[in-house]
This record gives sequence, C-alpha cells and structure tokens, in this order.
Amino acid sequence: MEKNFRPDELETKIYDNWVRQGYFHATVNKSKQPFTIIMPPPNITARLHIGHAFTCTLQDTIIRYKRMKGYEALLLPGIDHAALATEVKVTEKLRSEGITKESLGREKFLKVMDDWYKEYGGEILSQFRAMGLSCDWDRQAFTMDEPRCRSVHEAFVRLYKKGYIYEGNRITNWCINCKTALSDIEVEYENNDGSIWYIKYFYEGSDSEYITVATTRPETMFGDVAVAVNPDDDRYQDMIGRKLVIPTTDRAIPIIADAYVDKDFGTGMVKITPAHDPNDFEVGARHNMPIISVMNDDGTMNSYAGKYEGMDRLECRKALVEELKQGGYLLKVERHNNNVGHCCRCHTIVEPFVTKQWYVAMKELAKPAIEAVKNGSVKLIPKRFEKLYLSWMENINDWCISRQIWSGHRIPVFKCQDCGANNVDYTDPTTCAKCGSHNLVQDPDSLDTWFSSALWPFSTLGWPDKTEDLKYFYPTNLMVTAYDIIFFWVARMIFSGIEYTGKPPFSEVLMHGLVRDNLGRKMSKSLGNGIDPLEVINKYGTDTLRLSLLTGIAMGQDAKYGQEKIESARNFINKLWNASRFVIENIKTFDYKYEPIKDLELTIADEWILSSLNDTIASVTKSFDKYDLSVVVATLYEFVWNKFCDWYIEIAKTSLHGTQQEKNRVCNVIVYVIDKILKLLHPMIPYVTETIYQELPVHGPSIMVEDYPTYIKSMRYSDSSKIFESMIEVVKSVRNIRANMNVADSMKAPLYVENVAGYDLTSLGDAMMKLCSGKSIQFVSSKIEGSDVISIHSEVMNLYIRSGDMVDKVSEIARLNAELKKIDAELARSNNLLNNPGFVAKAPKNLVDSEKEKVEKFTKLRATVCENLSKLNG
RNA sequence: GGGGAAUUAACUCAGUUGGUAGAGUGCUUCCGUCACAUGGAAGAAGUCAUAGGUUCGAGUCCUAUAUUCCCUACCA
Repeated sequence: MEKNFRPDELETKIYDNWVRQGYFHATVNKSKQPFTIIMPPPNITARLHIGHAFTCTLQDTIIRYKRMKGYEALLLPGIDHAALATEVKVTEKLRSEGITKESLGREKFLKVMDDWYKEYGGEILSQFRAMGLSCDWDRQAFTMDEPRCRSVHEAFVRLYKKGYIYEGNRITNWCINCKTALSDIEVEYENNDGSIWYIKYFYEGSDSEYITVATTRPETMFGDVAVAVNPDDDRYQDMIGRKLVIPTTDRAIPIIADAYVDKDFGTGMVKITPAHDPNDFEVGARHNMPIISVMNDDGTMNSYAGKYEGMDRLECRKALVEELKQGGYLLKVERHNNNVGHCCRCHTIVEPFVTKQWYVAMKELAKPAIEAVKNGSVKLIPKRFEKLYLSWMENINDWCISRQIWSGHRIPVFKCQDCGANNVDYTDPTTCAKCGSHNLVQDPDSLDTWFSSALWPFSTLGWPDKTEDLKYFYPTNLMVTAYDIIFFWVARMIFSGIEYTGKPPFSEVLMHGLVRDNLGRKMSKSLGNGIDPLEVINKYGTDTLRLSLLTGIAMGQDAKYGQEKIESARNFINKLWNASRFVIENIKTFDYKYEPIKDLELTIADEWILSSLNDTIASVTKSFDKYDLSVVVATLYEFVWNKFCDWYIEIAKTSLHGTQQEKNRVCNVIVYVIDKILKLLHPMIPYVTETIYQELPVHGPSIMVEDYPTYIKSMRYSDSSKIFESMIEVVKSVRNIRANMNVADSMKAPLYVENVAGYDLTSLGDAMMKLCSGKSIQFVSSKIEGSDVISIHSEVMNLYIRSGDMVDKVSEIARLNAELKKIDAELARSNNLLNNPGFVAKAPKNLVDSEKEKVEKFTKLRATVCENLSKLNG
C-alpha cells in the first residue's frame, strides 16, 4: 500500500464496479422493508455548487446507512427543468449571440432548450457520480421527460375538474424583463431608499382648494380611480363623495371611504390605483371601480400617460415629478424607506400588473396538508420548521401557476375559438366538448416549474399509473432539502401528495442549512460565488469533500465552508489509511492466521478497545437514527484517532515484537476493529473504506453491501476498561512530569509500578514503558523509596519515579502547586455540594455517591501532591 | 408589523430526558521514533451576550434586554 490514499485513480473504478454489480439498484422486494429517498432535482440552469454537494452527501450517507442496515434502499436521482430560470439563462445566451427568442419562434426555441437540457443534464448527472452517490440510475428522472409530462398533465386535469384550478383576471407580480407573471414567493423584497412625494389634488372646478396625497410611485397616478380616506377619520367626513382632478390631466375621480386606509399614516389619504397595487386592486373591487392600466407589459407607459407614452416607468417618474414641481402640484418630498419587489430570476423591479392567469385555489387543498404536519404523519426536522410551515399554510394565498414563457409544461387547456369553452380533456384535445368545434387553440402559457416539482415524490415512481414501484416505495421515507424551499417545494409536495395519492409523500423532512462562502454569503448561482465541488474532489478526493461537509454542522443551521474543514477531513482519512496500512503491512511479515475474537486470549488492552468499539457502535447508531450526522462523524473521529490510533495501536506495537501467538492475537484484534471502523465510516466516506476493506485478509465482494455493525452485549468488558483508562491516566502523568522536567533521554529515570487493585497488569508493563516515552524511563521490578521519589496514584496502580538530579525543581514545584490548586477547587466544589442539604436530599443517589467518592479520591491525591512538594522543597 | 435563528476558547462551530463546558484549526514548548510530519507528546486558553426567575443544581427551562442575521407582511 502506498503511504497516502490516492483517490483520483480509484474512485471511478470503484464507482463503476458498484454500478456494474447493481448495488445501487433497488427492487420491489417484499421480504425487505423499503427505505426511499427521492432526491431533490437540481435546476438544470448550471452545474452543481457546494450546496448541492451538501444535500447529496447527506442523502447518500443516510441511504448507504439504511442499505447496510438491511433496508431495500432507494435513492432516486433526477433533474428539474426549472422552466423560467432556464429560459432566462438560455435567452441571455442567445442574446449574447445576437439572437432573440421571438426571431427563433417557439418551436426552434424549444429545440435550443432541449440542447441545453442535454448538455447540462449530462453534466449534473456526472457530478452526481463524482460525488459517489449510490443512486438508482435505472430510475433516473427528469421533470420534462415523457412519464413526468403525463403526471403533470394528469395532475392538472384532475385539479381542474375538481374546480381547484381557475382562470382569473387579477393583479399579479409581473416581471417586465421576463415578461411573465410570477408567484408571490418568486418575488424578493429589498429595502429601498426611496422617496415619497406629497402631491396636491385639486377639487374639481377649483384652483385653490386641494387635498394632499402621498405616493411613492407618482407615475401610476394616471391610473388613479379614486382617493380613499378612512370612514372613521373625522377630518375628512364631509369630503367623501366630492371629486378631485388628477394633476396634469383633466380626469376627475371621487373621494371614497374605505377601512383599508390608515388614518395615522401620511396624510390619511390614499390614491387608489387598482391596476398597479394589490391593495388598491382590492379597494377598487369593493367599490366597483374601473381598472386603468397605465403600463405596457415591458414597463413602458401606455396612452393613459399622455405625453409620457412609450417612456419607461422610472424615467416617466422623474419627468413627471419635474412637471409636478413646475406646475406647483408638488408640496414636498420626503425620504422614504420601503421594500421593493424584485424578480428572483433576473432581479428587475417587479410591477404589480393586472393580467389573466391560471390559479390554484389553495384554501381547501391546504387543510389536510396542515393536518398532516399537526398530527405528526409528516415530521419536519428540526421541529421549529413546523411552525414556519403551519403559519404559511394557514395564511396561504392562491397559487399563480401560469407563466408567459415557452419552455416547461405547456398548460393543457385548449380554448375553443368558436364558443370560448376551455377544454382540458386530455384524451381528445381536438374537439370542443361543448360545441363540437375543431377550432381549438392551446393556451400559450407554461406552468410554474414548481407545479411539476410538487408531484416529484410520486411522479418519479410512475404515478398516475398504479405501478409496483409506487405501491412498494411510496410513501417515501425521507426528503432531504434546504430550509429555503420549504414554501416553494415542501409545502406543495405535501398537499399534492395528499390530493393525488391520498397519502403524504414522505414521513420525514430533513431540513439542512445553507452552505455559505467564507464571507458568510449565501452561495447562489446568480451571485456566482459557488465553490465547484469538483475542484475539491480533484484536489482532495470525494471522501474528503463529503466528510468535510458533514463536519461541525447542525441541522437547519447555516454553515460556512472553508479550507480548514477540508484539511481536517483529509487528515483524518489519511490517519485511517495509515492505521490500516500499519496492520495490513504487518500481517504480511509473519504467518498470519485468521481467528475469531472469541477464540483469542484477550489482554486488558484488547478488551478495552473492543468494549470501546462496542460503545461507539451504540452511540453512532443512535445518532444516525436521529440524522445527527455531524455527531456520528465526531464520535467516530474520536474513537479512531484518540482511542484506536493513539492508544491501542501504540500499545499493540509491543505485542508485534512478541511471540507468533501474540502477533497473531493483536493483528486479529486490529483487523477486527478496523473492519468495524470501515463499515461504520462507509456511509460518509465510501471510497477509502472500500479500498481498505478490499485489502483486509477476510472480506466480502464490497463493503457497501455488508451489514452495519451492531452492538454486541458480550463485548462489554467494564473491568478491563477501567484498568486501561486508569493506565492512560498514569501514562499521561508520567509524560507530563517528563515534559516538565525536560528529562534527557540518557537519564534513565527508574520507574516502579505497583499493582493496587489486584488486577493483572503484566501485559501492560512493557507497553506502558514505551508509552511513557521509554528512552528516558526505565522500569524496575522492586519498589523504590527515598526523598527524591515522586509518586503518582491511581485506582489500579501506583507509580514511583526517582527524580534525582534530573528534576527541574522550580518548574516541578510550580506544576505541583498548580495541581494542588485544582485539587482544592475540586474538593471545595464537591464539599459544597455535599454540605448542601437540598442536594443530598433531592439529587439522585448515584450522583451524591460519586461526589463522595470524589472527595475521597481528591483527598488522597492531595496528600500525595503535598508529600511530593515537601520532598522537593526539603 | 409579525415570526424565527444566532450569541460558547484567538477563529469556525458542536453540545436535549438540567448534573463539574467539547472538537477542529490556530497558538506555546519538545520530537525526524521503524502506520501516519496530512504525524507524535505536553500545554495555555471560556463569567457559555446581559439581567432577572424556576430548581438542591441552568450553556441547557422561563421572562425581559442588547447585538447580528434570516424569513414573512398590503402601510400609500
């Protein structure tokens, strides 16, 4: 074996082999319980960034664990066409080549989209492979492939027929750049340092009597239909019903009363512009007001704006304000802070705009989805996201699902050109169901991409067909996703699953945080600050990437990702590699024979490591089942590095210089432990564990289909553990003294070990000497005494070391004094507790007892330290 | 306006039936020893944001406050 693990050469080979063996493929297997994770399909807009790698790693780690635990594990991969987002990208790309969407026409444009899908889809899938995902390639899906088109179609038709989908002429968020409607959650609000203009509206027929209206968007005044006051506002009672003239025009509008107006804000008078403000739209509707749109769909002013026709809305604002100023209409301007909506795709300022769109009525659909989370049939992890989910669902607005774009799923509504009826019957779209006409034209719009995403947990399993897959793997077990798409996606999957299949689509949702860059910024495609996971893979390997992503994270909590985590992960993998290499190389040097643990004559050290391994297995399994992967990693890190490598392997080196029998014993134990370690770690770091596993003297065809280690009752050795841990304490004390005294290697300080508790320590003698840094210490077989002998006591052994002239007395006295201080603090603490009657009366007995034991122990220790001190001083 | 999260060592972060605070990185000192210098050994380092409360006992539970961030909302 080479000195360092070389992932680059091995990963592809190993991965291909896994695929070839069919390990990733899940089958309908009635004798096993399924565990299903449908992967969130990444947008096909670009290559994957580190955030995707994070989600992928979580999922693959969990699915590998479940597979080893004996489940029929399915990780189903897929990609999302991301209708609008991709169309924006492709349109931009075309524009850079001097081509417009319109000049190509719908059909040709969709061909360009197809090419894009192929290019980026392939790239994303190969990135999945590079990350080592054990996903079932036979079931890979795309939100725009034929089966998924059928699902979407069916879903739309069903909802339509139940009356949940309706066409409405309402005010919607409109992006003047993408020229499409957006759903509420596709609008990002940003704080804007704007202005608020106070404008005089003169009464009709008067040029001196006026009222003042405040607005942040003066250009919309051409669409004003009224000015509203609060019905309870005493100031304005007698004005209601009078008419005002819109400045610079000759159009008159009434003053109306509506409770929407806040008496205490601004002047208490609001101009009502139903076409350009959602609230005004409501007010207008209540009062039967007309809707006057003053803009075109590209954000330029239309003829209602008079001489400003054709001017962009923001330019018009500037010019109009100037005109108002000149005309004496402008009373004052104030700075005003408000939130302005931007298109989440192209970042243009969104205009509220009245258009005809398709909506899903959400009220009824939300009800069972709320219930599912409330009654626990869907669990969100961490739990706090349930509150977030519920508050959104309980206040949900109807979902605008139409987009004025070409890509994506075209709305399956065929409008009869003769009678105007909408035909959604999927089987016969050529004949109008109402009048029999063949003059049908399909709605030109496409569906919001989330409409197809909402079906993902079951469309991927064959729905609406009643497939075996659906029966067996659905409802799925776990959905892993970042918390930022809880509304976009999770909520919609839940209500869709219940609506279409009668069951919630999954029982648990694991919500992780966002991976941020080292400045704490969200990594996003649009910002372009994403780290390419492939770069990390190329430099350090997939295992390092995966392990580094799982280090130091908490579910639902954002994490910064940087070089430190990467290096720490790499170092650990290197450590694991070398510990394994150590034994693998060693068993080649003698006549190694495999023996089961139960046939070996175990030493205290053996029993300690086996016991400790056993505890680790129990703890890891518990954390895994809670999806606390970061804790799993930390637990294994600690065991492998600080227990197995630092102590067991070190002490085993002595046995390796012993008899054939000893060598064979210790190698069998090491191999056994390593085998378990590899299996425990495999879900996180699949490649290095597989590689080492194949080098072990006894191994199966692949570690990924082995059983996950389980806790073994008979492998608890509490006595040995106690002795060995005591020994560790003693060794550390000796090392500490050595380091303090600056003992030269040539000094050979005599050290005597006295057995206190009656345990057999013979097997530890030589090994201990080594661990104490043998060169400067020499073990002696008879007790040593004298004024220069320093003693160290533990529960199972006492140590006596002759300090002689080697002691740096000053620093040793300082060290002992420091220790004395600590001991006194401990004693004070324990005595304090024990003197507290409340503690003694109410605390659990074992705690009280352990405090008593501590007092005893520290009292003894104190005496020793004092004795050593007085010797040094004397 | 409403909701949520965060605040723990120099840095990045863990820490649930409440029981004497942990890791990684960095720092100080020592070590080319035959698994690993991507390493080994020893060590320093924290009023767990603040103030109250509950409790025998609080990083942990409760109530305020401060700072930072996120989500959400119709204040023109």
